Amino acid sequence: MKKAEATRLDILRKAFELIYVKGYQNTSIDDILARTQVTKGAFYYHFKNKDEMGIAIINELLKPSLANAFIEPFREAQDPVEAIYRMMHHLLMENAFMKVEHGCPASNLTQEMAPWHAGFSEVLGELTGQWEKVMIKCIEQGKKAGHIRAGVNARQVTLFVMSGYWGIRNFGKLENSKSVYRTYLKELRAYLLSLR
Amino acid sequence: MKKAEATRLDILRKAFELIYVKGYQNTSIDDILARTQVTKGAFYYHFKNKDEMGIAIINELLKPSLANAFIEPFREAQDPVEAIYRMMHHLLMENAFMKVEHGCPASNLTQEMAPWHAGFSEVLGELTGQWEKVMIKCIEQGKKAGHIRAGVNARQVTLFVMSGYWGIRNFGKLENSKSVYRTYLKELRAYLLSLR
DNA sequence: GTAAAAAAATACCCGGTAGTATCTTTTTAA
DNA sequence: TTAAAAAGATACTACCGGGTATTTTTTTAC
Repeated sequence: MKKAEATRLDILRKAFELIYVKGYQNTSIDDILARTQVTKGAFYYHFKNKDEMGIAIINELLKPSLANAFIEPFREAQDPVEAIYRMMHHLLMENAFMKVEHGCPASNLTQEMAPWHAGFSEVLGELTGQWEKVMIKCIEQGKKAGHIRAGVNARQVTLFVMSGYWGIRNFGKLENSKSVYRTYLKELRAYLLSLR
Repeated sequence: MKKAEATRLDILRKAFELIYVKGYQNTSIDDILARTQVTKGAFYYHFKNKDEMGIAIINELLKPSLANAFIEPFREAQDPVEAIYRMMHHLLMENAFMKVEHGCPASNLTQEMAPWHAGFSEVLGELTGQWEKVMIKCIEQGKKAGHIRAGVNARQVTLFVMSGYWGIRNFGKLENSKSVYRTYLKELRAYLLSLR
């Protein structure tokens, strides 16, 4: 039971790449088969149907690798201003996983699937939920440590920052250039400093 | 040449409603025919194909009505802080045109079409372009009038605000509740005041 | 080494969807 | 009033996409 696991993973990975670029609905099973050199029989041996594969991609690929990018930066962070800025900078400018022209895979999927597939929304909601939680915690600690004003509302700030991220990803896609990211980051910095 | 115009408009309007709720790709021509009580012959008399209809919807329905919501608030506005906040409040809380659970039609379409249809991106880009322009202008005037600090960068602020809007629309869809809008608006207010 | 189970290959089906071809009705302009 | 053009109706086609049924090959356990 080793080769089987390998092909399964291969399907997930290559399917993810296609979906990231073309969108979920616009990626056909046949596309995936062509890309993976796997036959239909093999595909349906590993997955009950397309949606099951989609959920597997989120759970087994997206969650782990994004959890790393979204959540890790807050481990042992002291100053929320720095932590949030660094995380965002990393997400937008350094993360090799995501390309400007294709946006953020989590955001893409949420947007695409939310209206008509509860299962997807649920798993994706967990992802943003985690992100929100760890960021709020960081801000609260920052308040206690005096890095930012006591009057700051952690949940509000978190939602505000998260919204900005999703939005700027959209602009990146539209303009297909990182220059909007740079502009955004400058103002994010100014905003975060206003929390001091 | 009167009735014809009416059916054309009827198709555009009803198709828009369907697309707003179900997404573009997930709305079939047959869906539109069922809804409008128009036959295929009539449909293809008015539109060369589905995409041409899509573009027409953006140009003839979306642009005018959104231009109104996005741009009108800035006419004869003095204080950018108030103008931006009011516009956002109106967009999120009062605008009857848009429903929380379905997000912002312009944002939805951009997200859905950007990866694979340049034509759509282009027209949608014009919309955001207009928005950006008028908002920048308002901020610049506000700086001169002393409503906000001279050090504020108008383009940065505009992009920051626009991103927030697109992002919070996404959250609204996910949570299907206006409460996130309220939270967002509170922090937006705080942010805008920091520009003074 | 062999039988049983796992993994993969092949061929097919069925429903949905965009688009066409052709015919019929309705408007319009003279 | 009537001929021509506009608008609309009907019946198809061709294709694509997800999914199934069945057979063949490969692994695994004994």
